[in-house]
Amino acid sequence: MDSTVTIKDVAALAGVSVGTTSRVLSGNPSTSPAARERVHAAVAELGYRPDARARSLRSARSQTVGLLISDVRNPFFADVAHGAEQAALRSSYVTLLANANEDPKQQDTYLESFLTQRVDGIIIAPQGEESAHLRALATTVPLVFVDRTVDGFEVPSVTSDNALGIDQAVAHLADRGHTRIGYIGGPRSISTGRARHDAFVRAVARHRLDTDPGLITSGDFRSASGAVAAERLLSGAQPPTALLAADSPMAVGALGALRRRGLRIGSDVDLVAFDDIEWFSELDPPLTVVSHDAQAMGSTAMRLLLDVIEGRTPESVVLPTRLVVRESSGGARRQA
Amino acid sequence: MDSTVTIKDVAALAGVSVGTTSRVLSGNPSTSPAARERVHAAVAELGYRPDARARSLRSARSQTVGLLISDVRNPFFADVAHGAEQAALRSSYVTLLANANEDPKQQDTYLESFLTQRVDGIIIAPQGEESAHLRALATTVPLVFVDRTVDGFEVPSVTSDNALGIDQAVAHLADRGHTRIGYIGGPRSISTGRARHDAFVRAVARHRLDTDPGLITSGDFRSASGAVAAERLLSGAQPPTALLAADSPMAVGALGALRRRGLRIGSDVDLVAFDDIEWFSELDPPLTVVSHDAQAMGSTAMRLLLDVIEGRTPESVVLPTRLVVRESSGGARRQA
DNA sequence: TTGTAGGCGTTATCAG
DNA sequence: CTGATAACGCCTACAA
Repeated sequence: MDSTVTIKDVAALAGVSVGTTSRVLSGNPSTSPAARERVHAAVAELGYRPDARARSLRSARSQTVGLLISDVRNPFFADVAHGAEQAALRSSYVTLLANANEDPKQQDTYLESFLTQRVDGIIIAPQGEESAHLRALATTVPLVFVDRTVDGFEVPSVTSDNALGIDQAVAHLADRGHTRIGYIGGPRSISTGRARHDAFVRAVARHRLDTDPGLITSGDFRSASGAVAAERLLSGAQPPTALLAADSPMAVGALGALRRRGLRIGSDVDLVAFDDIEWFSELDPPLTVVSHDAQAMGSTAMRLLLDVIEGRTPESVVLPTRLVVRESSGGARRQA
Repeated sequence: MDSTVTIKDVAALAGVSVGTTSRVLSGNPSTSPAARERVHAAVAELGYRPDARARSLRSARSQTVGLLISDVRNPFFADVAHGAEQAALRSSYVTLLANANEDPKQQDTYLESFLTQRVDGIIIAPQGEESAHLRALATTVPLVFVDRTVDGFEVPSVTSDNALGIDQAVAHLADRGHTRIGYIGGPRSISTGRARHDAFVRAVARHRLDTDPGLITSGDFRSASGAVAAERLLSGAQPPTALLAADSPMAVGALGALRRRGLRIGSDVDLVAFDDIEWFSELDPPLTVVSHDAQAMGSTAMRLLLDVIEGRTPESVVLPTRLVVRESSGGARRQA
């Protein structure tokens, strides 16, 4: 039940010194073909696996990066994680994926753990505002923000063009003749929550739509809160004719609320979601979305992080969004 | 940009030896209150964080477990991961989450990496059949299977009662008067694929339903394959009146195929999915599912793994399934 | 090209 | 209760 075959065993079996063995294994050119062959044979025979801990202890590089996302169960972040992980793998880094679960305390727990594991760098979709913890982190280890940012941090980030996305959605709904759009936003403590909210307010004004503050609600980026918010919007005296949800889980919640009220999506009420999720196109009706490429976001973040780790100072990246019109806001509207 | 404050610095500042410092830090009772206080003060002042690598190198325990799931983007596995992770945290273990992406090669890459990181144990939802790699693994490090198993391995596992679940679904559909049920199964190379398939065949026979082999298709547990399979089933000469999908992504694929054919779910064709996903109840119509508790599966697997790590020999666990009837198979059926 | 030896940060042993 | 000191497994000068 234990392997404990060390480099010494390999050296002994190969009949060379540990130094030579180490050199062969790390691809040091100063090795004879004969030595290489014998070492590799010994490695294979013993099933030797170098100890990453010892190696990184000695060489001060762990070839490990931490990825802290806010909610694994949100498909958007699952895609981000997937993209980041694949990119890391290509550069032979191992990704430690941790799930903050939209909880600042768990976020801190895992950051602590990353530090303790001496990861070479961290990608994080930060939870809250300015935290002393995060502040300290930024000066300790290479750091990159993904999807979200925190004000006042000089940290490279990969984000979506939130303003553009919201704009595309509002313009589209305005085109369809809506004047009362209900907005289901995220928390103001999260940068994407703020950016999307502010963009919505501006877009509504620009398109001269109804600025009734009762049309603006907010949730916590999770599905239950989307249902609650939609319910609130729809139960008003003068309900909106279209709903815009600031992320996909809340859109799903809204979906349920609409169905429970017997409202037909795409005719009674239009629905648009920020975030595209694979199965949104399989729904009935398929959902109109502001799409951004989650996997690209993840892989880009990883690229930036590796840049930082290697001493470069990469620029932040803002990824474009794209409006994908589907039937949830594409069919014939029913008369009010 | 580097912390590099070691236990020596702490010891120096506290005015005690590293030995004492180490004892204080690891909660060894043989320490004086005075020493404890000074050490803790020094730790706080220096912002010292023990080096997990060095610690585990010396103590032969990394307090780290590897969790290898087959597809992060499948919400079922995201839930499993979440459950496992939370359980680990409670026992102060760190979880390395890796994503095999339904690809045996990536599975091996990550297993290799786990071994190299000297994790204390591994939870895996295995991909393929008997692999030499896995075989070697089982004798090297504590191992637990989750969701899936591999034949011929004496490894504790946590699985669902697949036969029960399929039975519940088929019985329900038979009750509703269906005689031709189309089955969208998973690959035979995966244990759940086999178990659910075999259970389906048995259940169909037991309920004296149509055993037409053309009613049985299979995909790869991902959504695109579900759409293809549904399409094939529905385009036959005598299409089924109900569809049973062996996992949720494939059910989503089937959903899209049905919509594209203009078939109404729950009246034209009934649809039942194995796996419950939070938002399945928000769909229109809400989906009937064979539900099993993914989070419980994850946390149970972690419990078993920690048992193995601590030298116990836990029994495998089979979790029950539960049929949740919703409108996708709960409304009035349309006459054929 | 190869071997030897010191040290990365910790914990464990063994005297005091 | 505390302080030295020897490992843990590996890499990397330095010498040969």
